[in-house]
Amino acid sequence: MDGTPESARPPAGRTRIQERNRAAILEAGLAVFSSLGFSGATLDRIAREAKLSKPNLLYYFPSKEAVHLALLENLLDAWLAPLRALDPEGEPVEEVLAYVRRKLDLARDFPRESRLFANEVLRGAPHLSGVLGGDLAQLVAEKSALLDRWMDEGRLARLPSKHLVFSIWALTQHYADFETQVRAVLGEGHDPFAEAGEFLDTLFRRLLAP
Amino acid sequence: MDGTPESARPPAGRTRIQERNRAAILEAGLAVFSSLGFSGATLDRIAREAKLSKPNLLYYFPSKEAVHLALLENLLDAWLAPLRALDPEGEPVEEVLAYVRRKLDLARDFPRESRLFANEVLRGAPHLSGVLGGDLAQLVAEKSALLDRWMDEGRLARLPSKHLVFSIWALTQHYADFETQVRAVLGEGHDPFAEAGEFLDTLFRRLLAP
DNA sequence: CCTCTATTTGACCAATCGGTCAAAGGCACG
DNA sequence: CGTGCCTTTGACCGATTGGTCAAATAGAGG
Repeated sequence: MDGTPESARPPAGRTRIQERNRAAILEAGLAVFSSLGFSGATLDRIAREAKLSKPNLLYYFPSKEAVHLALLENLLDAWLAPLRALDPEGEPVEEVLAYVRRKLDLARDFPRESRLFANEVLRGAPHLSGVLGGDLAQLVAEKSALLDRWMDEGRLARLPSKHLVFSIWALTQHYADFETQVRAVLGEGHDPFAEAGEFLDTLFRRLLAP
Repeated sequence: MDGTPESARPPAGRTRIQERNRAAILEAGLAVFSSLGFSGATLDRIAREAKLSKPNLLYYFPSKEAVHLALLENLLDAWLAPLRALDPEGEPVEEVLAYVRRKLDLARDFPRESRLFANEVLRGAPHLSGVLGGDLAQLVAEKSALLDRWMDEGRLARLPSKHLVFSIWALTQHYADFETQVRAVLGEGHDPFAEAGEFLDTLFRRLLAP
């Protein structure tokens, strides 16, 4: 039935050494993929960063693509959590502002994840097309309906709700994905994310006030 | 004095055939680099797209990097033109809104250029570091000063002007760079750029009104 | 101690990469 | 028609790539 020889793949991820090595590979893969892109990254480089030999890395993951895929899957949950947390029972404007803040915190604390995602979408999301048109589209549709309801109730300014979501993504991720440019333009003596926090708070407060 | 043998490089770009082939290579390079990234792109692929043999391509450009560099240089002028056009004599709010519109038009009409640029900045802008910290930073500083002046005069809402510029870049380029995601979320029957035009007009009008 | 399985690795491979080179065509112009 | 330059190309090269494999090494359990 199953043609794959048992000896060719590691047993289910249980032992401590397996956990440690898989984690080291994912950490190294994140560092390398996010700074070189999928094609620019090499297995040798990832293995070296993880302090493993290349064949040893391939003992834990069957291919370069598998490492990349595992990273994207891990990423997505954390990435969408802030949007999921949008609470129908909360105060509309404050809910959206809290979402903006959470998303900006993600960009500040996990810029490599942000760049990994950006790289993938830029290439047309060959590893994500299913999720984008599936879970993601559904989640946004759901939350977009909530926003529409709030607008109907006059508790939020009337806006195309999906574009409102886009604007939150664009503005927060920009500070992670284009960090090089942001820092070059601002010059020294700036804390980009702190300033962005205040600015985005102002922006969305003005935009959303009914 | 000049160690480079004259026969090794094409004579100055004059003849019609030179012009045609250099243009074909740049067009092909733009298509390939913007969709595969620098490392993912191959000379064979670019040459095939340009309908040239690989050695023939290398007759016009000395290396893969040279093609990439030429593209980025061509790009920058067009990319910064809308910001340059911000007119100190104009009506502040309308000037900024016109800038937003021009930038969105660029994203709509030249999405490949936008993605090429995004790819480069994402990697830390190894081919652009000079420009980012030089011409770009200077241009933004200049226009940022103009925005500050308008704010001082009470003709524009008080905002951190450089972050205002970032927000314009982020919101317009998002529709080109993340087009895959935008289309997946919106579903069919939408014109992303047309909707974005209206939305961004509203957004910045509310944000900027004194 | 032995044995069985999990882990690690050096050596290796075919494919592809960016780039070179010498020679062959094409073309303008005297 | 012949000469000289511009253009094009097939063949080739060393380096690097993702990935394989058989054999060596650890470790756990008896």
